[in-house]
Amino acid sequence: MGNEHYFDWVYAITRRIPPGRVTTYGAIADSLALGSARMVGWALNKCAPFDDIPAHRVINRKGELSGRHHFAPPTRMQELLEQEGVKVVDNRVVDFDRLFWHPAEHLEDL
DNA sequence: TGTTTGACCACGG
DNA sequence: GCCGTGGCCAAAC
Repeated sequence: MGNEHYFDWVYAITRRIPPGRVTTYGAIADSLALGSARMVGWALNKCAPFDDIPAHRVINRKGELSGRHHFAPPTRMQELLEQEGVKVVDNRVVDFDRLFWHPAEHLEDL
């Protein structure tokens, strides 16, 4: 994968998130030590058409599914997570702290 | 070319 | 613990 685009790094990390785990926009931005959380969200928005990127595993720091409106239908994000065993109540991931996946610890795998 | 706007976050009051 | 604010940087207009 060409590293010309910042987006590619975001996609690469996002694809590494194991099923049943979640991470945040800010964590990805920090692990890349480049760009910002806003850009990560924006990059994922651009990747929406590519279904090989598990964007539903990326949520905001409060554990909320802030990006659900960019899925079709908006309930799709929650459905995908629950399919993987992640409980979602009121648009928020249950046990978010426990399910949190640290991108920085897996950068070497890229 | 300047302004506004994001699937955000840390910080200060 | 809830606001406002500033920073981040690329796109759209």
